[in-house]
Amino acid sequence: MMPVLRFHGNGMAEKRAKSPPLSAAARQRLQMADIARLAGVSTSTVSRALSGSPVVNEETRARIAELARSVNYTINVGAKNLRLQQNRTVAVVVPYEAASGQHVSDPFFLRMLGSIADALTERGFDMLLSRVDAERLDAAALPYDTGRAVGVILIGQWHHHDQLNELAARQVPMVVWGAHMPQQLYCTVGSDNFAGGDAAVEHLIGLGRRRIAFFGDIGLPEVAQRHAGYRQALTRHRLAPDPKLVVPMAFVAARARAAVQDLINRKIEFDAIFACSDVLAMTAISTLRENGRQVPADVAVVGYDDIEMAAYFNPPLTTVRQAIDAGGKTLVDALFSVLAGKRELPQVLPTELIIRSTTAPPRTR
Amino acid sequence: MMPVLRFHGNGMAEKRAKSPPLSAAARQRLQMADIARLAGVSTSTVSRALSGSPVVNEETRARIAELARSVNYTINVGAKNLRLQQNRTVAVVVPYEAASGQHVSDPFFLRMLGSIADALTERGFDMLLSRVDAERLDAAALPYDTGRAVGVILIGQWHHHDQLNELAARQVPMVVWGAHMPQQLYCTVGSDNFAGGDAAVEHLIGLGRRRIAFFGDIGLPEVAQRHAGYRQALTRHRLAPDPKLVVPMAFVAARARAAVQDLINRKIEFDAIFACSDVLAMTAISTLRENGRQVPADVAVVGYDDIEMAAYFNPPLTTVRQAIDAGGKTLVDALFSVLAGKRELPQVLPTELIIRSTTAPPRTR
DNA sequence: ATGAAAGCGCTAACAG
DNA sequence: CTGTTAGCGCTTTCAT
Repeated sequence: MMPVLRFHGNGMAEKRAKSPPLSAAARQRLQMADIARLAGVSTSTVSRALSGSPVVNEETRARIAELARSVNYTINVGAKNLRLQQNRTVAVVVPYEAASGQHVSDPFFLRMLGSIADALTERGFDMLLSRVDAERLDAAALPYDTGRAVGVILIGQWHHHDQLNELAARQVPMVVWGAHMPQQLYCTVGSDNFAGGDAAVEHLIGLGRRRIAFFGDIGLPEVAQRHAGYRQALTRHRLAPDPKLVVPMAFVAARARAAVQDLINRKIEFDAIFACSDVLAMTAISTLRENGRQVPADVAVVGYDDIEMAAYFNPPLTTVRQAIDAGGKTLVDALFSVLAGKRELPQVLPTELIIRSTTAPPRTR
Repeated sequence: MMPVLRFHGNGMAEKRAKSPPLSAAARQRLQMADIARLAGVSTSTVSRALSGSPVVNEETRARIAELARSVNYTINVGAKNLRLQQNRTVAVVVPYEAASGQHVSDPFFLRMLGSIADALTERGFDMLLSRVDAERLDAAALPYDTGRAVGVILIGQWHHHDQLNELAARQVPMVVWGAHMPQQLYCTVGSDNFAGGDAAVEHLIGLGRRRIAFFGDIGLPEVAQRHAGYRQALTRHRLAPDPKLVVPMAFVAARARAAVQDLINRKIEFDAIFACSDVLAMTAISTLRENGRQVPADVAVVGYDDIEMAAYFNPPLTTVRQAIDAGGKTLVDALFSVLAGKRELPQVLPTELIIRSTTAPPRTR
């Protein structure tokens, strides 16, 4: 393949040879002019041939295509984008909570990422992945501001609804996975958290549970809505919510463990837990068991997300399933809608209570 | 912000107004010429000011910087890259097994992704994430071939060591997370799978276990090495490996469940399981329990990865910890080394057996 | 059917 | 210290 470089006329070879920074390798990549020279045509023809223009001779088109393939030449997307003033990249931004220390590794995120990646691929778009400090969500606009991406998909509102509104006011094309908030300027796609929380707790109450703990960070809009659902279900059954049973916590397993321990140590009675993620739920169950409490006999547990493990856990976990796959697709559709200039409305995806064994029929003491 | 557009001279405004495709919004993004006009200087000065060139007047520099900030102007990275012939993007490619249907959602991948993202961010590089069919790993080179990325980090060799060698022969700057294979032309970074498998099984044997099942897809180089470690430990203790105890399976929870059921149904005796991922191990434990088998009393279990849940599972899971965080950083370091033209050697990261409760002291029947 | 030339947004000589 | 100019790799009029 090296000999190819010898074909360069007008000093191109030398030009390439000189620049040292970072990549002797990167410099060697061949470009359209090389293909043109090898094929004995102009770059215009190569360009047309490679883009399948009907105007070029079929025979030359085939010859050029074959040549390009044989040397693994592919059009430089950056240059093409610049010339065409287009861009086929979407930024997906995953916030991380620097404070809670832990890096997200909840399976939920990966599934969401995968689902977005698929939807983007289907449309021929690339995905630029970045992480931002959950306290500085405004940084999510950077890939857009720098022209790296045509728009942004942000996974979660976290604690900064306000910052997101600012971005929207700035007209950053953006769609956010999360909860629909009043007076929100940006487009959200999310599950029906309120219904999810309500259904979970309704189910627990139906089982005869009365002291239902809530595990989750109420500062997050999504969790707040699940909590609202929790309260509504309690109220509907004339059960007084007990603040001691509402335990704020990030999506970190260690917190669920600590919470269960704490509840038990403080001798706060509870006969059920509604946890805002399956990882929290599973951790809670393990901790209960260590403390000699049976699930579901002593404590019934409902999780959230329906991750892969949920069905295979012992006992199989009752949980609120989020339509993650639909979520990714919906997020992407919504972003393109926004890009097309439409005023996209927030979308709420249905949520489904998957009843398995951690919530069993009424106890028969 | 609209008035800004009125400043455009020589027909720029019209030019922008015309192009309809995809993004009326995208077209509006302002550029260096706009800033120059607003500041009453040339684009060169803006360019210099924004890149912090010491040659420009401090007062103008500050003024321009402030102006740019106030209108959220950021240099167009695409154009900059083209001009500079540089590129600050690395492609991270995650293969998916179209055959086994399931999309990866193993927490392991997300942690690895996060760790790579951090290492890349630290170096000021962006991350382009893509998925490829695990049967067509050669497609992983696309982001490089199209000039989108300077290099590629591939997560896993899967079944196509050969395709990767081809890419390496083509000089695609690439680093692969996986096992070091004989005659490998590309650089790998991976855990010491052999030692990991050996340690896990040595531990089980030390506990008095003799019939140790192996759960994992031996077709994958990494798993094959863990299996080799498994065999070595058995051999060292003069235990004959029983092929019936080696159960091939993808990293999918359902498979672990089926395997345990099958072993029990076929009345194949076993007193331990070494599973190639924590998700498989946890699923196996849950299934054992459903079948009335105690862990670790009847069956001891060792997992792999040490994901977050492992410590919080009940019983807490004994597992082989992979240095995932170090892994991401090492992958990135290795890629830059390759980009710098060095012949980077494969790196093997240490592995650590984390003993928890699923492997308890010898049974006292 | 093909080529020459201009220009996408930016930076870096080179002048002044 | 600042502006003018050329050109990164590509596409697309406009000629031929």
